[in-house]
Amino acid sequence: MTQTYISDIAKSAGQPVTIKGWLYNKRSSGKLAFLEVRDGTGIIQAVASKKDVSEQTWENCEKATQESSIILVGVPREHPKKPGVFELDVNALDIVQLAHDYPITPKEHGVEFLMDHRHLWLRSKRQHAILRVRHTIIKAVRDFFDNNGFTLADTPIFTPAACEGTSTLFEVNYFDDEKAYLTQSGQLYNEATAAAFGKTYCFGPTFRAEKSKTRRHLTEFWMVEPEVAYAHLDDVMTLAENFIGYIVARVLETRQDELAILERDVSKLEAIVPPFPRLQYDDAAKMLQQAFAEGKVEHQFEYGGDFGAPDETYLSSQYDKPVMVHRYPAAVKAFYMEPDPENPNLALCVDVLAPEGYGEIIGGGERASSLDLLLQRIHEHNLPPEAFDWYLDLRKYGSVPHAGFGMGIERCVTWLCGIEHVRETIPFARMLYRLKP
RNA sequence: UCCUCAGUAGCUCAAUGGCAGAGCAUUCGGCUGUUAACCGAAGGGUUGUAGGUUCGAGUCCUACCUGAGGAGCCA
Repeated sequence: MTQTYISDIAKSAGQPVTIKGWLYNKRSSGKLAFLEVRDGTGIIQAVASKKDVSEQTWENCEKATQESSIILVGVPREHPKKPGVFELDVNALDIVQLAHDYPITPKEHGVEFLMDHRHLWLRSKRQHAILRVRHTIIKAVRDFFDNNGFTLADTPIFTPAACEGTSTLFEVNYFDDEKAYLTQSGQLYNEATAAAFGKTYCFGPTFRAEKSKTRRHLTEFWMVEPEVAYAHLDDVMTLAENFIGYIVARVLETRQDELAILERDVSKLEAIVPPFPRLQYDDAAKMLQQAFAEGKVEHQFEYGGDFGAPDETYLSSQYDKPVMVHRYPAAVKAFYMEPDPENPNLALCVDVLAPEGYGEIIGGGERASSLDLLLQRIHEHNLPPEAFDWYLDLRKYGSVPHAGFGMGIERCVTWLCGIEHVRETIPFARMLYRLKP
């Protein structure tokens, strides 16, 4: 008999089916066994009655342990007390492999233990819910750009030098005597593909070697970065709010069950509809200084600096939508930012801060299009000009205004799932002090 | 790198400086509608490591190791 998946079980009500999966949990009495079975698509409770099955099947029901792989034949039937919920009346149960001492029990566990057993933790309901939301977000990201005239042009993971000259990079040997670095952003390459295709995006793993130890940080994470030729800062802010609005709508549309498992307050997500508030850095700085004067925040913000995590938390707590903070002082941003024509000390950049204290999920802005300005900035930042010769070519051969941004997938998943830590939003997290499993 | 907290059974946690304990998991027995099932029994320990104080240290002190949270940095 062909395999039936638990997600499709309602279609087979009353007809015998074969379920191939694993034993999630078991409760039994002397003559009746309740087996929770999972197959990756869902969980169903199978009911075996000693008088209705063979001696062998009954023995298997008694013997099967948590996470043993099993194949059942049975008839789906609606739960006597729960309309719409299906159970499986067991006719036969075979054990494919008997699991011994499965480490993750139905009780509570600590973070270290669960992360050490991440390869098994992935089997649990909560992890399923989170990773399904991640899948939906990634699908929505690709659909959004694909449906809006963007061309996917992925950028290299091995790079010859620092993209921005700021972050700490992972260094690897690249054949004989050469060093390569794992990418921290596809940004500079995106500018080349945008000049070729007009609207492009890249989506892949990104690496940061900072010894950072917070709930928002991974050493390896996935980032999607669109780049648009002839776009200005306002265009890219509009793109960002439509992009986020699209992703949130898609998750609400298709992942209600998963959000319920995660006990997410869905009303908070239903509010995420464009347009989003736009806040100049100067006004944000005033808000922070006023909040300090009124005793609402402990830390005094000094004008001219970048926002710290507590600053971002306060700013985002003032809104029920993501807030787009723009025009930071050029001094605290990367060398390639276009200056504001109305005040050259400000950069035409934007950070999108997620609500509920989830922090920065998008960073981007308009790129400097003038060759002379870039040469000057590279000099000021003490970057090696020869590393940027190909990048500077983009300003020699048909330079145009252009803008883009990058969004960290895991931070977005963390926010939409309403969970505490990014480590659960990627199947196998890479963090400071964690390279295994 | 810095600050704070933690480390006791396979897991989650108790134990005033004075006998090393419980729940879950495992094994055995019981139970015909359970749902973190329940009831009874058994096995399971170099209290992170090294040193010190003390009649006596899981508990107090020092160093180190491991982890968590936060800062900085970032998406």
